[in-house]
Amino acid sequence: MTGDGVLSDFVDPASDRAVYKQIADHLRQAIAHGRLVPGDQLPSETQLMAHYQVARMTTRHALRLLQDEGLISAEHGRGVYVRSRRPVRRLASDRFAARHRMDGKAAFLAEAGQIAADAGVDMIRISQSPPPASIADRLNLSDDVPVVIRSRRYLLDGRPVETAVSYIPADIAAGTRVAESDPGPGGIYAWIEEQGHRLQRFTEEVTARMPSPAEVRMLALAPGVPVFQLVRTAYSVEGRPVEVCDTVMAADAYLLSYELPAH
Amino acid sequence: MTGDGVLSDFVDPASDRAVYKQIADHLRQAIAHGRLVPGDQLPSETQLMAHYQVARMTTRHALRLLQDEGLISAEHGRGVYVRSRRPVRRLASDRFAARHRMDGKAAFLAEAGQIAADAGVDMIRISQSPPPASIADRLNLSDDVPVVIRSRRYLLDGRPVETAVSYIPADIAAGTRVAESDPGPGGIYAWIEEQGHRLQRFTEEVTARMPSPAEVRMLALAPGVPVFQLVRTAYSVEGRPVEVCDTVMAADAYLLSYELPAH
DNA sequence: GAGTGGTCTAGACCACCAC
DNA sequence: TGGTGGTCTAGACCACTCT
Repeated sequence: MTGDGVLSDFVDPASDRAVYKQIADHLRQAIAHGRLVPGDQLPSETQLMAHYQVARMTTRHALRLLQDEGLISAEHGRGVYVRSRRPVRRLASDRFAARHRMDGKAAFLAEAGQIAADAGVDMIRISQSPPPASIADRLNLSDDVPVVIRSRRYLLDGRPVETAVSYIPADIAAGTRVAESDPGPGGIYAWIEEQGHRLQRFTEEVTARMPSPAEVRMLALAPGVPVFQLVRTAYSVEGRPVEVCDTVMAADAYLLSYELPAH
Repeated sequence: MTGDGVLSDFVDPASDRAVYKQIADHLRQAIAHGRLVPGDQLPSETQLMAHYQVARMTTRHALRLLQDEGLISAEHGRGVYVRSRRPVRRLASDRFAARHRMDGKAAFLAEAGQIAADAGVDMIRISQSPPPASIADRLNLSDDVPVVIRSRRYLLDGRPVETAVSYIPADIAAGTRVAESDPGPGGIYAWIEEQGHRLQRFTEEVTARMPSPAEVRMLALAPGVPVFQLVRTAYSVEGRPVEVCDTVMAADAYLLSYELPAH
């Protein structure tokens, strides 16, 4: 339904609060109170203009505000809709535990199989060149030493949700499978261990920010959706960093879950 | 400096790409390439109008785009400036390790002391009422059982960076100090342990999203800055959840760091 | 074709800041 | 006082979607 009793109030043009903010407040409350639920269509700009007796730019300004908050999404030619908070993909901190490498699946596919029918990888690209300085730091390498770079994109139910770029020192990648699209059962980590490098631990550094235009394209992000940037470093039992993985994830698709000891 | 050689290019009104997006692209590149560095003032709207021969709303639209990406911030009456990516506060996953509870400081203050001269807490409020359903779930309680609720806000160098709300079952809070502003040396966890509840582990669930208007106020957030929401549950050695802490953090001020075993 | 959102113009007045 | 960004108007034309 498109706003029957949704727009009960009117705005006060004399108020200190800008008119477009008042309109946004009304709509935000309608969503918060459940008068508008995910999937519902909001009143059209024309209807909002008529109801609030304002110019079109004022209604657009209000809608833009809600879009930036991630509450609604505008669809050209169709209307403006309340965003559905899609079920998130839960990333548990034990997802790289060795037991998950045993069953022949890479971490993403193993987890994804539990919640989505269709999970996949595309845009796999493999190259060899010196890494960015921040990555070289983490690998304890000088940034003029070439490393193997594997980048790819992960899909869930056909929707892109994550891009990942792995950096692997050349001597560790010296086998063969890294140059292939499919590193084989168990993913990169299983493959690295098969080469005789026992993994001991990972560190993950998590930040959140708004996406660049390129990331918006790659992840098909709606306005108002931030991204997680997660940089994971894998260490061998000798304490040597053997891989750095730089991933960018659509934040509306993920919940990161960590387990911390108290001792 | 306000844009000497910054605006070398012109826009193509016949292009498929909207004019305001082209202007945003130019400015974004100027920032990416270091022609504009954090703190620099962008050309004013008037200058942009003259340079690109467009209406004011078009320049504003372009600037709004960059603001939503978190790249710039507009200051009323002063100008538009490139945002400085402030040094982040690093949250290590061992910040709740027992050794940190021994030295008489709560986790936030203990960590903050290492990177900031001035760290503090304000807006402390303590009440007792039934928790939200999602919290009751995590505490294994029915949501009509009252719990002790401690909410507060953390400041770094005078700037608010985090709000936190702790929910503690009434029988565990049955001591005295929880009702006071200061839970005492070591913070809430030290206090809970002094009551005889040994802590074993924590779980942290991390999501990221755009802030609500209330959160924008509480954290003095600039446009284009997302928030982390981190819900931490503390478990005693008996496996009982003894506290849930729901925190919202300015994402531009934090880097979350976790350590994961590979076994 | 009718209705929707997307872009853009050319003005206006206001609030804030620095000089 | 002059320049800055913030709000708002009243139009215009376009692109997309659905029927």
